Amino acid sequence: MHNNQKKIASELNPNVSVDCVIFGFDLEQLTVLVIDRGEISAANGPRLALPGNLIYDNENLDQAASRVLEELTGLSNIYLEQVGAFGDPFRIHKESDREWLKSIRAQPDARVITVAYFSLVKISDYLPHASSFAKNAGWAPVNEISELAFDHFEILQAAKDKLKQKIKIQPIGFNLLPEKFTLSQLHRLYESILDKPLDKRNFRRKIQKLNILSNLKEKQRGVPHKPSSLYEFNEEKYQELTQMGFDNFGF
Amino acid sequence: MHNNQKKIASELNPNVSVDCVIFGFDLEQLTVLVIDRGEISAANGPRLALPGNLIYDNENLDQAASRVLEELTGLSNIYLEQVGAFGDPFRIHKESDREWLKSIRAQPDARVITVAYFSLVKISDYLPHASSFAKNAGWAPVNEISELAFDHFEILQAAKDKLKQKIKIQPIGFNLLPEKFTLSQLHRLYESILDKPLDKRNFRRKIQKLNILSNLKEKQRGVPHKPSSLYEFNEEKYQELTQMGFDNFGF
DNA sequence: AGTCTTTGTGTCATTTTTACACTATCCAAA
DNA sequence: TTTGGATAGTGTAAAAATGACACAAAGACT
Repeated sequence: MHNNQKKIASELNPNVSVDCVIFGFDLEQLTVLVIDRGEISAANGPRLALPGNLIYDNENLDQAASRVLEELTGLSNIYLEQVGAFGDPFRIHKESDREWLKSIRAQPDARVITVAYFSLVKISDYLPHASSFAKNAGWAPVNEISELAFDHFEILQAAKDKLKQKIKIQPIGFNLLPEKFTLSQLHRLYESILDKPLDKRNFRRKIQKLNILSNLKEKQRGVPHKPSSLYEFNEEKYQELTQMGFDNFGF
Repeated sequence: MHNNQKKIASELNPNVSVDCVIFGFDLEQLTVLVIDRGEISAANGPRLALPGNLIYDNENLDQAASRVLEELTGLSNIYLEQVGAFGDPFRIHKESDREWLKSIRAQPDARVITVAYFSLVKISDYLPHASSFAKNAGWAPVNEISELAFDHFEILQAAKDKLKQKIKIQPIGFNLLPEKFTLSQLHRLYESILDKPLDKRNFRRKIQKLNILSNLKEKQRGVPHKPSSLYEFNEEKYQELTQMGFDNFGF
């Protein structure tokens, strides 16, 4: 082993941050967790931003993203994937953003490169509540967001694209659904991620063929229409599949 | 417009670097441009590394990658794509790497996050020559590389994966070939990127169906076998295709 | 003239994809 | 209790894509 791993002080690195695009699904549409910075001095600009923060010098990037996610939502062990690095020198150019940084950063004018992550959470696991840091955080439908602080809108776009691409290749969508879900819910999820309609019967056929769903002998209750049967995701089958070199859903 | 874009001094940012995985294709196999650091003091470790350097504070990440690429090869206007950010706090832990950094960096112990890019170069455009910085740079077959400085081997792996994935979706492989090429060369290129054999006839059928090749009325000369006809990549057709929402080669 | 090497080509069986419409089941309201 | 409203659930046929497979043609060299 190497014996030269110096203890590195746990200080914030003023030049590198992580930002998290935390996706949820409210069974209708894809949502994203944004924080509301409130009114920012005189300058007017977007109030909403993605959660993010500077990294510590003793944590790696994945850890930093997990930490930010957990600080905001209390959730750990969440699906996380890197989207990429964003480092335009002028990504912090809006007056409102600069004002805000002055109030939260020791070196508000430092050049910061940010590494974006996206994560998938079951929306029921995190219902933003009025206490804590999360008092000004909430789920917003992805499609209704038109501007965000800094370059966060661009980051959101990149995260959506990455998710769209990734879901064609791996069944990560299950991270967004409750343990028990219906095929219609899954269907709507895929439609909202891929942003296009998918034929119901063809979708069901394709999903079923993957053999990663268990049909629970249980039905929805209390819905004002024919109740749907509930399914759960079968992780075992999924592991089998991935190990055999599976890589295409082909939606 | 915003008038608050302060002039930022053109200084090296001690915390962020870019590393480039520059792919080439020698008509036999996929290669990558590596630099040879020579013998490094007493410590023994990998001599080879990917080209890379700290970024300047007035350039964005893409620009930094282009600059590094151009400084090494003299080439500009090259296909470049971000692979991702690598930021393990201990990515600089090998003794040999630390020694080397002492000789080239003002702050050799700084924690550095690196952003990796991959680029595709026509190998004939850059024949490493004995002069300049490139005197210790050269093309190495990707499959023969087993270790590299820092976390560069991991970066190379990630770049290969990204290329593999990307080439299934867009015909970027043409960036690696000469202007005029044969279908067999293209075939070998795909096989070496995807790292598996592809049936000759099926490959040709699939490529032809894309309609992005122009069959030049010209044949190979001087080869000791039946000469192949030469093709060129038809950018116009390709643009048409991408705009119509094309996204799957499906190899 | 013969040998070596690589090019270039077609078909058939199987699988995958696409497009498409009606009945079943539950709740709620009349 | 009947009816209307809403969503669940299901099959088929045509078209397209895939995968497997073998041999003649063209040139260089001896």
